[in-house]
Amino acid sequence: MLKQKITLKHIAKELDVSISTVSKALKNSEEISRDTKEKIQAFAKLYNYKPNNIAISLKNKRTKNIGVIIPDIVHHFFTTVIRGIENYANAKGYNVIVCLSDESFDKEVINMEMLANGSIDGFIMSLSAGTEKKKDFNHLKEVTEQGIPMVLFDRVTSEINCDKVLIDDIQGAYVATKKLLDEGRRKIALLTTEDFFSVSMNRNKGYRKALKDFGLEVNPDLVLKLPFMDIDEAKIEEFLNQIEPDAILSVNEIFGIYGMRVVQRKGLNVPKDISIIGFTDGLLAKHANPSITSVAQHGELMGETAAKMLIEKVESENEEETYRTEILQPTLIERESTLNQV
Amino acid sequence: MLKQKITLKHIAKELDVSISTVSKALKNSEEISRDTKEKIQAFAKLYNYKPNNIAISLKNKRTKNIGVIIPDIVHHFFTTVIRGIENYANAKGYNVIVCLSDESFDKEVINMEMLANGSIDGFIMSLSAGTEKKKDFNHLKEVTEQGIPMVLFDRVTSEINCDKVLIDDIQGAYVATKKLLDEGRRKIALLTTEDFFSVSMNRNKGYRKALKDFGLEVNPDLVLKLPFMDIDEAKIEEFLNQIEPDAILSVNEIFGIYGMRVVQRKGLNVPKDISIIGFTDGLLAKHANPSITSVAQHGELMGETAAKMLIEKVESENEEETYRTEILQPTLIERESTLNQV
DNA sequence: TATCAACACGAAACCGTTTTCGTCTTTTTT
DNA sequence: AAAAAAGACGAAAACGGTTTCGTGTTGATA
Repeated sequence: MLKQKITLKHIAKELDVSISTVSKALKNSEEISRDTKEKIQAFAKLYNYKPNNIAISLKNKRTKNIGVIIPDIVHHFFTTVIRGIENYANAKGYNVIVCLSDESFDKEVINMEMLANGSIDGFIMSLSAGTEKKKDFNHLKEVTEQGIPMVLFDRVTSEINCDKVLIDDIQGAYVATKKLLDEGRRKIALLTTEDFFSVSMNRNKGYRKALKDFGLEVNPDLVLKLPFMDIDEAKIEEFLNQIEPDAILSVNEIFGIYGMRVVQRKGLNVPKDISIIGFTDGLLAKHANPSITSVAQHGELMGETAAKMLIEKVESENEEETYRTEILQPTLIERESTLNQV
Repeated sequence: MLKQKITLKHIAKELDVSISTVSKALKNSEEISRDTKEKIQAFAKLYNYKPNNIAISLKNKRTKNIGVIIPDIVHHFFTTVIRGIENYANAKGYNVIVCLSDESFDKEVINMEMLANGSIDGFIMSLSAGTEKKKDFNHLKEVTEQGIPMVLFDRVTSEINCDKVLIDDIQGAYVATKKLLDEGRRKIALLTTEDFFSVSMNRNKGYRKALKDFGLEVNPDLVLKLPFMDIDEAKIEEFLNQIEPDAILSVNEIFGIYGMRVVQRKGLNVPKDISIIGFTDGLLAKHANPSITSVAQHGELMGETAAKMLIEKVESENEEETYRTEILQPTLIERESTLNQV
């Protein structure tokens, strides 16, 4: 019953030729006579011969695998990035090995070490919260020093020299804030995470820049910094009750959802009484009621871009150390949670 | 700059011993003298030696990789399953290679063939829509006949002999329908997919069974079959306008969301005028307004269970062909879209 | 007919490990 | 002191391929 995988050796023995002849015949080498080639190819086809990937990897020192390490997979954004990576990588004949760091520094290190010992040709990753907090990038440094190509996306660090893909978070927040200001909103609350996230910092910058450009003071009381896990709805409610904003900008999708729920419970109408804009154009924003205007991060494009950059590096012979940083432009998707200006 | 990965050969040459000695010393073999072992181990540590996974895989015919093929990754359910698989697999020292079939038969076949040639020790998968529609399972058959362990989850087929994990879909739909009946609802619409999904069929069965047990006729006009992609909201609206149900049961999350939006637009109050229950307890159901009562499928547990079954098979020496089917019990998560009976 | 390509194929090294089976020393036993 | 038994290490095969470099046959050339 158990049809064992067939190898070159089996074919060679069966047809009474050498292993090298079989190998060459299957690659249609000119060295081998027409007759022999046909015989071998027919036999191989009959028994559905497929070369063993592992053996080829060992020989070529190329695995055709790319390692992806992300903080979490239940976030819609990361999920779309993976899809983009998969798209591009599969088309180029690569497999994608996904590992989750669970936002933990330790898991990130363990996973990297696991993959770095020959399992993959290169990394695509986004830093875990733990890593961003600890600011320890030695595991990344080691890997890049070994000559393993790496592309960082979204949550990146300037301490590592490698290719990067990010969206222009400052610009995204700027455009979103400007949209709210243009609507006539003046008291714009910002729901953000703790400071160590590079991404949140930039969105905060964009928010402040827009206010300044508009000639408004930046009021720190309008900014609420929340831990990124275990969201405390009561805290949001207290904050919003106290400052009574006429608009909310959230640095992610979920804070925006919570914010909307709170103000709706207070009897406010979105967007008549208060406008809401979130980051990350995910399913929640799209299907909320009202649907939430969002800054789209184009995760799929990000994934494709990252995969493209990585595979180019992997397949390029030259060892020149030039690194690119690709900055994607975010898009404001206008929905029902903001006033329509048309 | 480029610190080349160090191998046994390097160590052997540097310390003027044989490769075998180095290998044994690093495994703390009794064969090697204390002095030599210490010297070698110190050297290996200093240069951060890590054995090459590929070489070990080739030697052992074990990759410590498990291949996961799922139809889509942006579905929250699959995402939670992956998380469960990752959890368990990583703890056991396995990597997870994720491939997406994109609901396509062809991509499923290609991905399986790619992985089946030595890259992985076993498969965990859920059938693509294309495969369920086509009812062609030869690629699965080939893989299992080669002795590669496989676990099917959620979207399974009885045509393949292997381990399976699923939830009791009949029971899930039964409980949900019963809940609606107990509320006094009598005109329960069912939003479902086309027939070829094993999962939807079972949910349909549970729905009918509950009605019958309650002494009600099953009215086929109350059932709307929708294509699973490119949801046509107008069709849902027309359907609901026509039959004017007092409850909606949806076989997934998204149809429920659309259903709710349609009835809310008509001015109906959920749950006062109409109750809604969906399948798959995802973020959309949780954060909808009102939040939607759902049949939880426990994706993470499903993933863990599948990984556990697979790894047990992979690591068991005996070749006995006994296959288990693990049936998980769904849970009804009551939320705001149904009447509270307390 | 001796020489030389061209042809068709095989031997062997190699990728980085693991592991079995020698083999050479040294120590213990009788 | 000779024989046996440890002790410590190396050679080599194996995993499944690829590839370089022979080498033995042909057939053509001089």
